[in-house]
Amino acid sequence: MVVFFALGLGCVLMLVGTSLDTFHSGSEQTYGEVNQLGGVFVNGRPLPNAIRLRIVELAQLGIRPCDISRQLRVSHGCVSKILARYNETGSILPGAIGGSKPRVTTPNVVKHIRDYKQGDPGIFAWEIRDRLLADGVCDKYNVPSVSSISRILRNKIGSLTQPGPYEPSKQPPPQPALPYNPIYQYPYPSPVSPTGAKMGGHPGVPGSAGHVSIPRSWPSAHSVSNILGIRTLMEQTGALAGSEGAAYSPKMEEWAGVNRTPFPATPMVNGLEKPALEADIKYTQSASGLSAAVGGFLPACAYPASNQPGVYSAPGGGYLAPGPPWPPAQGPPLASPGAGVSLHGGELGAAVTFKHPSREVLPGVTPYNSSLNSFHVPGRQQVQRLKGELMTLQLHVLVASIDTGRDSGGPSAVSENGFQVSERQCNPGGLTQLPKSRLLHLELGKQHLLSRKTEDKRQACCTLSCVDHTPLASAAHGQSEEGSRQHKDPVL
DNA sequence: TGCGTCACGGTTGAC
DNA sequence: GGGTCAACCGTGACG
Repeated sequence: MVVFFALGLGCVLMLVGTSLDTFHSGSEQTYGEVNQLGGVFVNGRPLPNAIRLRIVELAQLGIRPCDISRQLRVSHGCVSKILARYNETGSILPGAIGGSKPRVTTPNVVKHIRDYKQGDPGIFAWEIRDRLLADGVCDKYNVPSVSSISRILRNKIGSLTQPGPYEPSKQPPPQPALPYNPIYQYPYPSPVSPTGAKMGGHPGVPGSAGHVSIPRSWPSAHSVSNILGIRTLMEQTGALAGSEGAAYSPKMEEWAGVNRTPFPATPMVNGLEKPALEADIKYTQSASGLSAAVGGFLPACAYPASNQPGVYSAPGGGYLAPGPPWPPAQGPPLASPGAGVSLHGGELGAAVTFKHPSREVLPGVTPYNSSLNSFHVPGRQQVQRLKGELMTLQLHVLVASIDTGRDSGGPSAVSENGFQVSERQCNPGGLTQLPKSRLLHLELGKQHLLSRKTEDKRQACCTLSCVDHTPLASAAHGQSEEGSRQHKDPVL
């Protein structure tokens, strides 16, 4: 047992080292900057999810952070940070970058301030602040500062005789308790925000213990999985890995700019030149040359190579290493048996099947225009359609999950939210019919669709075009009709 | 030697 | 469209 574990660790380190050698070798080294350990990074940009996941996986295997740092050539500070974040939030994903804090001076708050001022013209700003807290209009996280209140009094309520923009008759609907879908809430296990004071309540949302939402009102990458309701499954299958396409999708074009050296014209796939594989438009990597465990590290395949993020745009092989599969001795949450290890050869082939985006797309997805090297940005109707497709596909996952759960002992495989699946469904003979790449693409596509950015919508076209309906539909009983109907949907 | 912390320079996205 | 601001990032140095 100990020997096996040691061998496993050795394989892991060898595998990681080999893959990282590949990652850091060749023209890839010209991208970004090189740290003291020889690792390549892009200043200001998060590490690719594959590396982040690898860090967590290695840590869970008992490898010391310092060794992880050396192996992955990532600074130990970064390793420490990622592990700390993972331990605290359970997420390997980076935080939301950019943006502004939510406004605390919501119309509702301004209305109350005006009411206070009208009721007592001599009231001080700090008194207003206290009353906002006392009346439950705000909590300690989103109460405006005294200076903000003063500014409101000066600018917006300076002339109480004049109907202001927040006239009650014109008062917009009160701020809902959750102005966004509550499923966007951060999946923090405790009411204490991981960022401490930085985490504020949402404007207009009275604080409540045990329920701290991300202060930003846009979907977070951390929480999108919860939107899907298959976060557990995604994590179990390691589907979050290899989601660089999602993590960096918003600015793929800019990454392409960073990518001084575009994708090799003839990328090597397991030592074989790619053209031979591309001849069939879609190519499948053989299980023999891939570590099944890292199958999920493959990038969102359908994205044009020219748009792959620069330094992290190494072909799938960049994260892959030849040799035996990487079977963790025990299945940690992120390296559960479903994390690719259980994939059989054929399934792995399905899991890493790349499809030419212009040939196979979801209904409603405008194919990638290779000649223009661009996607048509979907309109609103297309986006809605895509969302519908996702829900259908998600249902397929659920049905298959329930079915597998019965086979393996009962419907308890489905958690209380009705979507999460238990670990056993990722075991061999369980949900292996559902290639994790498909789950990954569902996840990524969902993330893109939920994004407010047009570029992400476009990325959704790319990502979803990787999803192959038929095997998924056939994996779930009684889904053939739905699946066939989807196939009949005309491409817009 | 290992690890937590923090300043730094950089990127990002809402306003 | 560009500037500002505040979030984030990973690195590297320090203790």
